[in-house]
Amino acid sequence: MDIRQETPFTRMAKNAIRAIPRGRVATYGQIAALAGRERAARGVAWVLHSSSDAAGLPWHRVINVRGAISLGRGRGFEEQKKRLAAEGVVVGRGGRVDLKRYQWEPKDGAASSPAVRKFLAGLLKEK
DNA sequence: AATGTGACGGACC
DNA sequence: TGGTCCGCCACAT
Repeated sequence: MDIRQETPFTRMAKNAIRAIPRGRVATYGQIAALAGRERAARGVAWVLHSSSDAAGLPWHRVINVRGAISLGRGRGFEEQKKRLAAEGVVVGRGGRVDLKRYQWEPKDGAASSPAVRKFLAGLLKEK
């Protein structure tokens, strides 16, 4: 299935995903924030599962805020785990990843808007 | 036009 | 710790 319309949100979301460095991960909410819609995590999930060109994105670097792989077993879970492991990301039982250790923290211009910094600061607190 | 559906997230019991 | 509810986005019915 393809995204019919390339809206600013879907475009920015994809750009944000492409910006995630190897060996690091980002959460759906984080990508949403980078795309200008802090609370549109669902929209990000939608962008991924409905894009045929997701194959051209480092989609495996996107996980949920609990640090876990959201895909179910037999529905991509194994593939995502494999891809992350191949980049050196330790994925434990249940597809758990240590966000403290692997979460991407953009420090450059575009990604450092006040809203984004605030969002990331909140994530660093605990969990 | 209205409702339903996700690879979500956070607030509130 | 764990459910439920609701907002978010774009698309499907």
